[in-house]
Amino acid sequence: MANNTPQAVRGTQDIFGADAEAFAFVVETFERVRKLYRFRRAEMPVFEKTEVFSRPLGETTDVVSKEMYSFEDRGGESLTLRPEFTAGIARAYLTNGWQQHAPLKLATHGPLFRYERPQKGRYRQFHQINAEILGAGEPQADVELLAMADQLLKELGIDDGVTLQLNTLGDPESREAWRAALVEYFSGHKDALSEDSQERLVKNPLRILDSKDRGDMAIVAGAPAIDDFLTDEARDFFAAVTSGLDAAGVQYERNPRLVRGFDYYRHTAFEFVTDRLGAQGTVLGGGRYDGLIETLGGPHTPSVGWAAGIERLAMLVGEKGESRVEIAIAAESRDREADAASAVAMFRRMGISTELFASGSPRKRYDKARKAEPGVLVSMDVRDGKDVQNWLVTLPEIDRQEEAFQAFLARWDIPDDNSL
RNA sequence: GCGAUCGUAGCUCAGUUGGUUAGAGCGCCGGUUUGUGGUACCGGAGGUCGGGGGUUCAAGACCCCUCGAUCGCCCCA
Repeated sequence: MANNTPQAVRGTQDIFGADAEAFAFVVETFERVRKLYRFRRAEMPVFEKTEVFSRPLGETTDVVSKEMYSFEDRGGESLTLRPEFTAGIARAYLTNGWQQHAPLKLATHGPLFRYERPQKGRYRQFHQINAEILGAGEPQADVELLAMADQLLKELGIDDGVTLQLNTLGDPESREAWRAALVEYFSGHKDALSEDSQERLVKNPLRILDSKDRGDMAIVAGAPAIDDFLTDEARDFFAAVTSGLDAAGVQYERNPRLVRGFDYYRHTAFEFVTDRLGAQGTVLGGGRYDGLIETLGGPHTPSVGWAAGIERLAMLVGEKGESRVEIAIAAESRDREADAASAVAMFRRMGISTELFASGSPRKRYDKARKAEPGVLVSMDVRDGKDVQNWLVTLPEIDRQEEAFQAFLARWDIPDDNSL
């Protein structure tokens, strides 16, 4: 049957029914909250010149060479399907002169692409909601962004079991000093480290801190903490962020081992995590990326942002049923199909959601309509050569029930003993 | 890129230590009850058992390869 049908590409998904409703609920809630915080909408292209994404990443070979969906267009130019929002936003900020709007609060959402092996909560085409504040160097920006994320999760009803983990990576001096201390420390324990972490020691030493290897975790417990390497300025910045969160009533947990892999990150780093999503515990993550825009040839532009996977949020949101049909109309006789269609059109024009049941065996249409669990079930039939209709209200009653009933009565008779 | 588990009708699954024309429930389609009715009855469509090769008198069941799915590792912007 399906042996001649092309299959969907690995890691892509078709979302439908309850899952699609949960997905839409996440997006709608995000849109509402983003307006509350006065973030402006922006839409960026789904693909960019490859360097938009590769330049900020520097020489992180794995990510650039293995994780990006890159291809050449007909002109021989290397293009890449966006693996994240931030770089594209930064590019748009520069090429459109959005500096004039700084500090600029932007929100967007849509599909992203990463060439990964799919697993729970990870897809090759996935979707994120995203919020950024560009051109804002004050800790207050971090606080506002986090407060927004916090409120979003609450309004999604998933704050229970999700905790905000917060850390600072300091300014470049702090970060470099910490990094050097970590390399020294881990080098001293090199033989005890897992194979993976021995590689990380060379490629990305900070990442040893979130190793999943039990042996590594024991060593990590004794590793130097960032706090001992913060400059006064970096310490003050972080203190301003935490006191701002306290003032805003945002709960958080300090995680001194939370890190970011790329050099453009500065100061605040955060993740909202849960243990309910298998290996993918991060529900929403972000941080301050003061160094990013310079890598794209722009002026120093301190900025903060976060992103969250819509699929992951949707999994936590739980079942979201499709909305109830307000009116279902069953044409129980073929001779009443035109009437039923006309009634359906009338209700829909009134702004009432209506479904028509006029296909298949006429005898079974009533049962089908009944199974749709409508607020009002209208039957249209022919008995003893006469047109007959019935109006059945189920509980809870729909809004504007009486109005709909009167509109129907104006065109079709309903005997007293059959009405309501 | 690596590993584990899995792959039978649209969906959820059953198919004994390999043995004759591959099943059920739900759904779908048609019909019956001349019916105010969601739950009853009858019938029907739909599967080359993911694909290819092999072992065997015989394979949905065993072996190999391949494709796909799920979960995990690596990576995580």
